[in-house]
Parts: sequence; structure tokens; C-alpha cells
Amino acid sequence: MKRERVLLSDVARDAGVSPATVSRAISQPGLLSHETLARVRLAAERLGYRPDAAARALASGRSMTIGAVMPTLDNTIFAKALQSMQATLAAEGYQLLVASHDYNKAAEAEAVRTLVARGIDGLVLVGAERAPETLALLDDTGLPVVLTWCPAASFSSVVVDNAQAGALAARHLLDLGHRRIGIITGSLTFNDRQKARLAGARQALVSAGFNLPPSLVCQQPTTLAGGRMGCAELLALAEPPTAVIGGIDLIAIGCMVEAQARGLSVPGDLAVAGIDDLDMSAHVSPSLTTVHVPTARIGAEAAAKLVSILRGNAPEQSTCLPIELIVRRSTGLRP
Amino acid sequence: MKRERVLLSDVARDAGVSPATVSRAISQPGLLSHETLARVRLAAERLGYRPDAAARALASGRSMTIGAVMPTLDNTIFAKALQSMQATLAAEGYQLLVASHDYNKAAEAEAVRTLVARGIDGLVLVGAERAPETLALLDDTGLPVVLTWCPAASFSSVVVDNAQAGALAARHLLDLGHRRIGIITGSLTFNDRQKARLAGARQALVSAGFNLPPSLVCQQPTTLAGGRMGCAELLALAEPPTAVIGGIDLIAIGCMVEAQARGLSVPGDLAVAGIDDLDMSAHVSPSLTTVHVPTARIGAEAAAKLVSILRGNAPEQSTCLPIELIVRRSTGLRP
DNA sequence: GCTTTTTATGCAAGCGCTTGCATTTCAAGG
DNA sequence: CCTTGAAATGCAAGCGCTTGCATAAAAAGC
Repeated sequence: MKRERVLLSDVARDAGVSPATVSRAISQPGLLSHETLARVRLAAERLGYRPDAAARALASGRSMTIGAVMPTLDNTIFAKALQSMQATLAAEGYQLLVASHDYNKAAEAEAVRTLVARGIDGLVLVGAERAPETLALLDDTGLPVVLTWCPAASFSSVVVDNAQAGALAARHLLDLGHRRIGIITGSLTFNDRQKARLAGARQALVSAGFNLPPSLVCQQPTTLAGGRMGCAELLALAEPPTAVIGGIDLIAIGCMVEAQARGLSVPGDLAVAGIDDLDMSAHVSPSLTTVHVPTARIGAEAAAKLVSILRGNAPEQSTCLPIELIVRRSTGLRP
Repeated sequence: MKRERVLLSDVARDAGVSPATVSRAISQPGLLSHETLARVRLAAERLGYRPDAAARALASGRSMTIGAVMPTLDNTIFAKALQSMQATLAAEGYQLLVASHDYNKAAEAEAVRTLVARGIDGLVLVGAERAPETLALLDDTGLPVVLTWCPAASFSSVVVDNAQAGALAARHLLDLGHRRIGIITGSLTFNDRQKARLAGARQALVSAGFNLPPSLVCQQPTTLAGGRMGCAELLALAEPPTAVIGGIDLIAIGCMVEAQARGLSVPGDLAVAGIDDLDMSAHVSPSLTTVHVPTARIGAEAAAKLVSILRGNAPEQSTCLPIELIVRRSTGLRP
């Protein structure tokens, strides 16, 4: 039983003021006298007035909508970031338009194009790698953009030092005496987070005077199943590693599951470390040593930074959030 | 270096046609002659024309945007549904506006209100339970709505028989000879999926001539940690269960982890079954017996149904997708 | 060859709201 | 008591596009 649509002008008539006043009652209440404001609000309330977003967007040039393009939603870290982003934006009156590209650069380009066409006021992207076409579009529209996870010159960003994350995990294993350290990285395709983590770990090994032979690096999907397969692959080597770093926790957990399924003890026979610190990582058995990445905070701060830019504040280029090694049971003591 | 905004009228001038023609070239290309269409497209392409979504929405009354309000994004099942929903909608030219409420009815009401205000063309919701205020709003606006997971009269829906899911798990355990079956359900607050699963399991036990004492039912957060706690709780009973059903796979997996951490063998000392069939469920150790729920399909079909309604087709009230018991290792053979 | 359809395009009136500028009102200053 | 400025409101011109209706041109019917 849909009522007739109530327009701003209806409210104005009912309250005995001009449409302009009603409009201001909504967007700049400070400009009105207390009395008028109350009258307008009462009328709007009684009539059940709901402003038309499209009309507002057209007239004001602002859509109060932010776009976010993530690699996938089906990964807790992005879901969490999105969640906190949304909460932050909602508090500022913004809405979140979400798209995902499944680690496909062309799909990302398409998603960005669609979102821009949809009239967003700002955009949150993951990582620094990007199709030139997308760069051109963003440059062309001058749309405020905040990058997350990995920084890139000429964009504001809220990131984390992924190379350091890899290095922290590697150094921890080195400190425990491990010398043959394997890495199961998530697919490196259109994923500069994984690239940086791998590079950081490699660098740490090299700095310590060791090296990372190609055979000890394997690339797998960023899933638990990927971790299992990677583990199987590494254990099949003539000289299997005594410790493994997973590019993300899910891989590390899969690695533990596989090792245990083969009768190996973790960390006794194989030490395992991850990166991300998922909620579940503290609850698997043995609990997973990992590098904590403040996922939710990345989302919240990215949103906050975007809002700040939209308010006309000078965007500090890049915010780098701290990460931290969390030592738990899966790496145990010196082997 | 933002170029001057290119308007529809610019394209029209460049192509030597009226604005109306350009508009039709975009939305109803079939109406134009091949020649004109080509000319307009060329002009649009060369000028880099990008239609203004707000203006289109205002003039046409359609925003080509669909809203989705989920309990949380931080749960693979919803993330997956969202992902497939998005893919389906994108193919039809629709955009997805996402919100989440963290299992809070008031928050859901607020989210729906905001989305409606944002001018969506349709809405996807989870579950049947809803604030009266939200019901009133939806009724008032006449917005096309599709429910997911649980049906409700007077709404179209794409669902699954959650009670049957609970029953399938329970019967499987009964068939294996278990008589003391515990249930770790996810929080029942604003979660009719969990309620239905619990009810279904209980019903199956009762039908078989057994019962489900309150002590064997515990309510926990829908996380791996919740599963661990629930397991600890059940194992602390004077007469602990010989089998446990987790309201969702994540809980079931947590339950297995806890049992194993206490030195129990799964399924030897404790059989465990879940509901959902997450990707990881096949890869944990032992692999988890569960009831497969076609999560991604729910999202895709919900999107398809919404699009169909928007196209003016009569909405078949409810689509119920099939579910299926997947027997794996965690329930083993007869104890 | 003239009327009736069909097909392709243009005209112009909005869609519902915002906002720069003008106007009115009123308190404060001189 | 008159001037000034600030505060509160109204006026009206859009914002960029869609679409019902009218018109013109081409095809079809007899």
C-alpha cells in the first residue's frame, strides 16, 4: 500500500516555509532559527518525508557514496576491512558501493569504471598495481582515492609494510635456528601484497647470509586447500624445509593441517608461521605464530582519510600502520 | 588533470543529432538507425562521454542499484552469496550497495532505511525476522524485495530448508548409533537460520524417540572460537555427548579442534557434524561431515529473481534450493 | 498516386532537490 | 532616530538526463 510520494515541496507547504528552507533544515540546520527548524522537522516527520537521493546528488554534485573495489569478499581480511570501512563511512553519512575483481586487473578496471560512472564521491582501492587505463580514468576525473595495503606515489594510502611482515616471520624462524625455510605464497598475480611479503622474507634470509632457493618457494591459491597443496609440495622435496612461512594465515593453517595429516608434528617436525593474524589463528591447534596486520583498522582509517579529503583537508600522503610478530605454538622453541 | 565534464548535449552537438537521440543511443539503441547509432557512439567515444548516474536516476526514476543487507560480511557464506549476487547483477547492469548489521535488528532497520533513502531499485535481505518499522517502510515504498536463507509470506525468496539441514545432520548421527547428541548452535539472536536448524535437529531426535535435554544445547558465537568453547562446555558435562552438531561449519571445526586439543579422537571419541559445507570443511583434518548449502547459488538466484521482478515479471513466491548431507571423516563409522 | 502505417528523430517539459543572490527583519552602534 | 551588519528566509535558476508526444520521412497498401 504505497502512499503518494512526499516531496520536499509538500513539507514546505505543510510547514509554511519555502522549499529552500526545508532543504536547509536537512543539510545545514545551523542556518535556521530554532523555531523554524522545529516546525519543518515536525512537518517532515508527520508527512513521512524521505529525500530523493538522486535529486540531491544531481543538484548538489555529491552522491554521498564511496566506492570500494576489493580483490575478493571471500577472504576475511577484506571483509573485515570493508566492515569497518562501512561503519566509519556510515557515521559520516556515506554509503558504500562494493565491487570485487577476483585478482583480475581487467576486472578491476571495469569495476572502477562502473563505480565512477555510478557517481561516487571517492574510491578505496587495494594495492598499488593498476591498469594504465584505470590510472588515466582516475586522473581524468580527479576523484579522491585512498589506497590500502600497499602504497603508491601520487595516491593517499593507508598501508602496512608487507615486506617487513615477511621479514619478521623469516627472522623469527631464523632466530629459532631454522636454515631451510620454505615459503608458500599466495598467487602473485595482481597481488602486490604477496609479492612484497615474499620479497621481504627473501631479503631477511639473504641479509642473514642464507638464501631462498626457488624450490623452496611455491605459489598456491590463497586458501586452506592451497596451503595443504603447498605443504605437500614442499614435503616432497629431497630436502624438505624444517619451517614454512605462509603468505597468509589461511595458507599457513592449511600447511599445518597437511603436515599433521601426514603424521608430522607441528612445530616438532615442521614449524609454521603465517601473516595476517586471523581471528581463528589463535584458536587452531597448535595456535599459529603470525604477523599481526591491523586489518579492521586499515579499513577504518582509509575511510576516515577519504572523508577528510572530501572535507577539503590536505591528504597526508601515506599512513603506515604498525605490524607485530605474534609468537604462538606453531613455531615452538629451537628445533 | 581533469578535463572539462562532457555532457550528453556535447555529444549530441558533435554527432549532429538531438540530445534525445544520444540518450536513446545509450538506453534503447534498437530505436535508432544503424547509421545514427554509429555516429553517436563515435562521438561519445571520442569525447570520452560518461553519463551522470544521478541525472539518469532522477530523470528515469531508476537508479540501477540494488541494496543488500547482510548480517555480517565477515562470514564466508555471506561473502560468497554477495559475491555471486554482485556478479549476477553486474551482468544486468546493476550495482550493489552493501550494508551489514552484525545480527542487530535495529541496525538492520537503520541500514534498510538508509539504503531506501539512497534510492535503490530493489533489496536483498537475509532471513524472515524483521523490525515492524522495516516492514512498514518496505510496504510503504513498495520496493521489490527478495529474502534469502529463510522465507516469509508476502516476500519473494530464495531459501534453503534450514530445519531439514538440522534434521539431516541429526539423523545421520542417529543412524550411526549415537544417542547422546549435543548441539552447539550459533547465537539465536536475530538469526532464524540457526533457530530453524536447531528446531529441525531437535525434531529429528524427537521423531526418533529420543530427546534433546537443554544441557546438550549450547549457544555460542558463530566463530571457530565459539565452537571450541561450546565443545569445552559439552565435554564438561557429567554425561558428555558422543556426537556434536555445529550450527555452522565454523563452529563444528572449532569443536573438532578443541576435542583434539584435549586428546580426544574425532570421530573415535567424539563425532562432529556441521552445516554449510565451507570450502575449508573438506580440507580440515578429519574432513568434516556436513550439510551442503548452495551459498553462492542463493546469492545468484536472489539477484536473478530481483532482476526478473524489476523487469515486471510475476515473482514466483519462494524458491527453495536443495541441500544435501555430505558424509566425510569427522563422523566416522558406527561408534 | 494518394492514404495509411511504420520508423527515426526532435521538442520541450520535467525529475526533486540545492544554492547563489536578493530580500526582509531585527539588534546593535553612533 | 538613522545607519549598518548580521541573521533568517525566499526566489528562481539550474543540475544532466529521460521520455511522451509531435513531426518528418520512408515504406506499404490499394
